[in-house]
Amino acid sequence: MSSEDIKNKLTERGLKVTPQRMAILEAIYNLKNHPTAENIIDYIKKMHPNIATGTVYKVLGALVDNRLVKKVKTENDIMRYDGVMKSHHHLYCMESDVIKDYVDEELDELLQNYFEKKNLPGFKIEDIVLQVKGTFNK
Amino acid sequence: MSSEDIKNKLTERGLKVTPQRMAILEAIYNLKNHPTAENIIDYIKKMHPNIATGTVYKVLGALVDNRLVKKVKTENDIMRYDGVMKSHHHLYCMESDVIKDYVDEELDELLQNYFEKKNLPGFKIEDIVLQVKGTFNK
DNA sequence: TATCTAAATGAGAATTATTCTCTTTTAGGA
DNA sequence: TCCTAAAAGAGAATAATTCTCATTTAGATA
Ligand SMILES: [Mn+2]
Ligand SMILES: [Mn+2]
Ligand SMILES: [Zn+2]
Ligand SMILES: [Zn+2]
Repeated sequence: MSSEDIKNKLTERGLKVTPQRMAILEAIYNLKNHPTAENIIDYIKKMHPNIATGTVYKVLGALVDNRLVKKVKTENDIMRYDGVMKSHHHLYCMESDVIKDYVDEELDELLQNYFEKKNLPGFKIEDIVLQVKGTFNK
Repeated sequence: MSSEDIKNKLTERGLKVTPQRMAILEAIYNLKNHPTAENIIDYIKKMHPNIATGTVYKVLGALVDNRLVKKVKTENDIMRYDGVMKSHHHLYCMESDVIKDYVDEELDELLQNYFEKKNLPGFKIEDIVLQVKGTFNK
């Protein structure tokens, strides 16, 4: 993803283009694997040593609100972020803190068909994310 | 679930039976809907006003370690707990903080069959939990 | 291009969920 | 009943995140 692409993403959503926002989006795309705010801050500080922690959190909030980034649910109180916006699933490693993306359109279709028939009374489904818990074999 | 049942659960896992542990497990079973530590503390304080916050967190940790309780993943940094130990799924309401259990053995079988054929190379699956995001219609 | 201003950032304090430390109490086996 | 390792209580400490407010800046406008 080029600088120009990142800039366009911000503009499309009506967000002002600032060096901080550019750097944070770029960090998320480059770091991959669902970085924490701290991961992002460490990464950015190399090129952009004066960024304020509060700014990173505020920008992350704005990016989430504007659907440029997603929060990833975890089992502790450290939030993680995801730059992959198309609906996809996650493999959670129980032995490390690795969360790997899992894209499977065949599965998505299977699930969609399943829930079209069996519609849950009283609940309107927007999105389904599988948390696949296990271990990566070494 | 009777007091005696709760006591037995603790004993089976080799945990000492204390009033605090009894109260915390009972709170989780009675509150349902995936309470936070704070929900549990508020509930317990009615009958047990002197319980220490740190004790509640320590007990919750022990219950999780001993598989009497599960953590529930959420999108913010407040942990929630689940007394339903059999594998099941969750409906996340996007408009409130309600997380409802979703039990569906037909679906579980479907998923199990699916992943028996398509085994993910390099990953050993232990458990699959669907996060179904949507809204409860009013 | 220069000006203007609402919005964004920086710095650091505040908040808050959770963990830690240390003393006292207690469950449960001997 | 005694004994002791484990658990609980009190409160301080930690750490992720949020807040406040002074300063800067993006980008619309003239
Ligand atoms: Mn927090
Ligand atoms: Mn925290
Ligand atoms: Zn992802
Ligand atoms: Zn549940």
